[in-house]
Amino acid sequence: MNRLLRVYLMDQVTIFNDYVRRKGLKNTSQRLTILEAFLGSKLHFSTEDLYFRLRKDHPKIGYATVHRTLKLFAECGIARELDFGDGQARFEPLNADQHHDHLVCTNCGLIIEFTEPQIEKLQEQVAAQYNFKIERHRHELYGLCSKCTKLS
Amino acid sequence: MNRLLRVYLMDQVTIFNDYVRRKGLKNTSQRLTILEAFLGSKLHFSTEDLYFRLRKDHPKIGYATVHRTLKLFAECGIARELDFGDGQARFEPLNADQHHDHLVCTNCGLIIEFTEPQIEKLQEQVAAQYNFKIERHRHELYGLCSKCTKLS
DNA sequence: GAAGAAATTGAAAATGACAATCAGAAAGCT
DNA sequence: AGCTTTCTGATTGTCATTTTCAATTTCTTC
Repeated sequence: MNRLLRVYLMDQVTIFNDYVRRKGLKNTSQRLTILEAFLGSKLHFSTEDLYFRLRKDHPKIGYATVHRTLKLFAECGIARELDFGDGQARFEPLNADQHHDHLVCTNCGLIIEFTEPQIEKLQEQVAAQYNFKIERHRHELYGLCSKCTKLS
Repeated sequence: MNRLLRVYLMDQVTIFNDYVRRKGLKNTSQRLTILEAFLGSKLHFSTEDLYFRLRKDHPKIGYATVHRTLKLFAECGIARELDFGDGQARFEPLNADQHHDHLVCTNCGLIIEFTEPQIEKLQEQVAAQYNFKIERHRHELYGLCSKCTKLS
């Protein structure tokens, strides 16, 4: 693990620990296990994905606990909950300084991340017009990826 | 009803009728009733909303029929299906020439529509970078409306 | 380090939106 | 009108998610 990654991970862990302390919650071995697996995850996984991945090494951890813990991560800001309209909630590790949105291929399920600061800026302008205070947003482009465009 | 509105409604009805004919479906009194109620709707209603509204004058129309018919409207392009993450699908009448996205107040539920051609354009540019072909998109800004900002 | 209060866990059951089923009714072609 | 196909609506099924609750674990306080 390189230094940058270590710092990045420490941040997430610290945020979580602070949140747990502040809310009077408890630090359990399950939460630590799930946190580690979460931080080591590919992006855009569902509760089920993580649950089955954990089952290999930690067969005692229940689905409900994984689910509750992911919700907790979202609450304390280290996870973002995604919904690509396929009836399954997805999550991704989140760090404050880089925001991105998604392109979703409706044929093969490929997910591409994109960043476009100008769009973010225009969003803010739109919100300002209505005296609206943005807390979060969702911006997803659905369609065909380059591979699937060729095939069809 | 003014002339413009009449023309607009006629368009929606015509699109639906053409779709029904093309697909070998049938024109039933229930579908007509639901279509009328749909076109006369405020925006962003759920299946349940429309079902209960219809029940007053048409107590025989079942929930499943309302649900299937709204899906049909979405299929033929006169409705857009929305999902604001509250676990209920919503619908709005749609006409081809004006696209809009939404601001959603997480406190009072207020929904504001907005149009920002520049964002649409930037979206297209992003997609082009990845040789991605956009079929549809979802862009929602969640936060506090001006009223709720003052109260909190 | 033990005791007690409070939170957590995990299996199971509940919930809730949506989708599927199916027998009877209606539509629309000939 | 007769016949085939689709539609309707009450009910049931499905599936992700949420809740329940008794047993367990954590963490503070002595």
